[in-house]
Amino acid sequence: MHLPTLRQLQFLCALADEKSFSRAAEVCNVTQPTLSSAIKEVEAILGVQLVEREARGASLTRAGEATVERARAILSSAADLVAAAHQAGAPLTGHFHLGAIPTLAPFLLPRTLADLRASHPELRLYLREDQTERLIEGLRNRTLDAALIALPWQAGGIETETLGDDEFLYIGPKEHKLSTAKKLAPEDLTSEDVLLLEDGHCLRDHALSVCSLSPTGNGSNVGATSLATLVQMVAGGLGVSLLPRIAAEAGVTAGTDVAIRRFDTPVIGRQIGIAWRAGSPREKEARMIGDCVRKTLSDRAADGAGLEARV
Amino acid sequence: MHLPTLRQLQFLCALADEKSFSRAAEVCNVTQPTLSSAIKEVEAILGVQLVEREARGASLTRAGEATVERARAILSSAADLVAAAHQAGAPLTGHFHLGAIPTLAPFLLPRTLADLRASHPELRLYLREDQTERLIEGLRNRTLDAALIALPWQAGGIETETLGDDEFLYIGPKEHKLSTAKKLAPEDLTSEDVLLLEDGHCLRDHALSVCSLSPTGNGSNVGATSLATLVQMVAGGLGVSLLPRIAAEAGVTAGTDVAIRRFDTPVIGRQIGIAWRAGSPREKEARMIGDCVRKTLSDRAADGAGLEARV
DNA sequence: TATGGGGATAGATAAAATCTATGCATCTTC
DNA sequence: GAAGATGCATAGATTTTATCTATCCCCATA
Repeated sequence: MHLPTLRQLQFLCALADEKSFSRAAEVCNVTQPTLSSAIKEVEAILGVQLVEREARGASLTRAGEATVERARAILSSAADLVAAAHQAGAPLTGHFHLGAIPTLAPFLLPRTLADLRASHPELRLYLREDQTERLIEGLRNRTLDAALIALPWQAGGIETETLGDDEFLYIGPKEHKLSTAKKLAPEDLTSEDVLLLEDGHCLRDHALSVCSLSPTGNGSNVGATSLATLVQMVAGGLGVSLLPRIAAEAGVTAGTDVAIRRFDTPVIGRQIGIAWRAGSPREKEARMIGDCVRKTLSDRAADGAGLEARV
Repeated sequence: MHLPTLRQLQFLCALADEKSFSRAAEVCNVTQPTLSSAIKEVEAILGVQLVEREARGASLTRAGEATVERARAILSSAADLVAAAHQAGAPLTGHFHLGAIPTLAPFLLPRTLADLRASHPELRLYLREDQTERLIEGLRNRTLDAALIALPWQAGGIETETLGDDEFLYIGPKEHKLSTAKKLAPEDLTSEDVLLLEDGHCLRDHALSVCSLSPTGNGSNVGATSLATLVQMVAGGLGVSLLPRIAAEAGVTAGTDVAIRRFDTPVIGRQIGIAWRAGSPREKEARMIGDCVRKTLSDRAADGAGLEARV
């Protein structure tokens, strides 16, 4: 079977991006006729018209769209092959870019990073804190090698591994009736002013689903920008909220006068996991980091009494 | 980033297969120096040694193995890209190779094929009957485009879609005590001589699991080669067995004197599904065939009384 | 130590990829 | 509606790459 060249596929993808032969050629650092004839040859190999030549630029046919999609996957795999081989030549070297969501990073990373530095001093970690969508995007475009996020989260071409559970705790002003109620269940919050993070944080969605609130019609529509802010707002008497146990244990409420309590039946609000691009040459390192996080999480579980002691 | 050529990757894969530069070159229809320098260049691009040059031939390094694995995937995707584009240029043309397991094909295909011929007369279907492992192998090496098998069946690089359930029915000699027992449950078979298909048929495993028998230590160790044979053996008084409802409805017991009855609580012994290679350009057609099978199966379910009428 | 399989190297040659220059449409603008 | 601009295709020259032939080197083995 006659295959198109990777280079030709690159040209095709550039053309798909630029919708113009000349601009695509420029992007690829070749002249327009070169790219033009390359595309023509791909069309000949495939026996289908891929590009519609129009007065102003070019557009892809249906077959072209489908082909470009496959071509991108192939080029990505090829890039992975190269990266993986480089990696094999110099294992655990180079920068590793790790992302984490804002409701995890400040509470999980300090301990995990210390562990990692101790056990794998040769790993050069670069960190990025962002919301899940952007982290996934980062994995896709290779600006990130792995990301710590809340699971489940399905995304095409992304693989994940679960590292542990995170419980949701109630927090509220000390004088709030729920803070001292006999019993406490997530449903009790439904009729309260529940403070939430601003839109885009997955924790917001998890919190909403735990107390069966609709995304829109609840009282408080100003969102906190961070968990620290959220705690301040609760302390200021603006309402009650849910706090991930991992944040509580890291002392996010230190110095404020709020009540924290577990629900009568513990609420596993979210799972903590690590994600990487399927086929990433860094998968092994990602799993290794995952193991380290898992250890951090289970160490915490072991001395779980610590929480009750503090609150 | 500098990428190796698809051609170079082909050379590398050939070398992995042949474990010899000269033979690999022959396979690729180039001379040995050509292949030799190509491999050398790939190693230069990747910055790793991929091949160990030994006195007698060549062997891959660890990095080489990993690279070859990725290379094969890339070449496969590239072949798919070409095939998909060809397909797009001439949809529904060309031969479609469909596999099916022996415990499905004779009972499911007659009706399905008639439907298919009616609704898609342009589809040229080639059929192959074989056991699951071989069908999967066929999907992998592109000698098959899709296969009707029993699910669940997980295999890397294979995608499946469930099309319907298949109930297991009791069959036994008319005079057997279970044939006329008040109540009938799968566990009742555990102490009987249960006749099974020969090894390698997935139906054998499903049957074993339904009546909680171990793969080895049951009485009858001669296996039937087909369901028709199995029915003959039951009719001959050699023991009892389980029969997929789809086979019973197709009349596999016609002309023999055996008792068929449903279990008191219906036993969904297996699911029927269609499988194709992930990324196959024929996925659409596979799903289309799947829809046709699904229709066949649900039509059957609709006039389900037919079974009770016959037995 | 002679022999032969197996791979590397060098230089010649064939094939390809790419470039420059130019042509031919179509759309814009005045 | 003619001039100019934009955008892709074509032709031929040129450079680059791939491949081939011929030969050498290594080393296991007889």
